[in-house]
Amino acid sequence: MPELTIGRVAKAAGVNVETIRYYQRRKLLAEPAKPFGGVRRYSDEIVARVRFIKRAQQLGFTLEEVQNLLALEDGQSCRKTHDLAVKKLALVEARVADLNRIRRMLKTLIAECETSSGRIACPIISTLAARDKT
Amino acid sequence: MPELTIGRVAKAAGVNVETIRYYQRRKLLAEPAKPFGGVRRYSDEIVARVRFIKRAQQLGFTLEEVQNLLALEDGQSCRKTHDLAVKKLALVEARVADLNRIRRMLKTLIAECETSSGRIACPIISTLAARDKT
DNA sequence: ATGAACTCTGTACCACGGTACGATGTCAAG
DNA sequence: CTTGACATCGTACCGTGGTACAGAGTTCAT
Repeated sequence: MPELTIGRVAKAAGVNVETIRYYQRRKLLAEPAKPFGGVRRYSDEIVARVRFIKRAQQLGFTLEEVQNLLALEDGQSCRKTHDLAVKKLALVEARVADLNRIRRMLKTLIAECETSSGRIACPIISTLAARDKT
Repeated sequence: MPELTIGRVAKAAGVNVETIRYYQRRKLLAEPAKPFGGVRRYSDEIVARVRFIKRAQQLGFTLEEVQNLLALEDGQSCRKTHDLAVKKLALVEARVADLNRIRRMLKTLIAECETSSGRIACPIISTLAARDKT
């Protein structure tokens, strides 16, 4: 049971010390009791927990959602976890659809810009200045 | 030349009064001179300008980028406008790729969750707890 | 036993795009 | 000429996920 300091935990998990402390404030991590006039020591389980948080974030979960996931970490509530994942998937798909709409729009504008060689005012600007379409 | 108050400008453009004032602070909109001890009056060009800003934001431009676009509004610098749009398109496409990776990951986890009926610990949780893959 | 490196605690600050609010002034309709 | 709605100005605050820093204490290696 290697008793780590906060700095070693941070290094092992690949995050900043301040991030650990931030997670403690957010109640994502417990803060070990402080020995009278000493420094707190951490077990290496906390490192795994920080990595868990980071992986969940990469999947698009907010810290608040990660907090919910962590509350389910016993694995007993597979159903709830599943439902959270399904909700998150829907949000991700909506965002992708949004971005694809933006993407098509930008492509159209860029193409217009490239075909209308210098004859008229910039098509991108005039579109932004007057468009009613989507 | 209808001389509008800030409230009417905001209503016409579909934004909050505070938003107009915020744009003024950000130098996206000019602040008309204030008559000695009176209220400022706005021409309806400012309404079009606010709408321009909102449309550009919908295309994913930040306010700082919109500021650049507005500086090119004469249409003379079509080339620069075009280049901004191309850069933004690249960012949008990168973000779409990211989200699609996240999307596939979530779908996989959800599918695993649905096939492994109750035999073991929740696959989503255990994946988050131990995964090394992407 | 001393000095560097680390920890603790609280607080302030960053981007981003606004929103909220209080005190005071002005305007327009009745 | 009063009343109520709106304008002005300055400043503070929101969420999100942290980072930065000061001043004090502690720990470890030499």
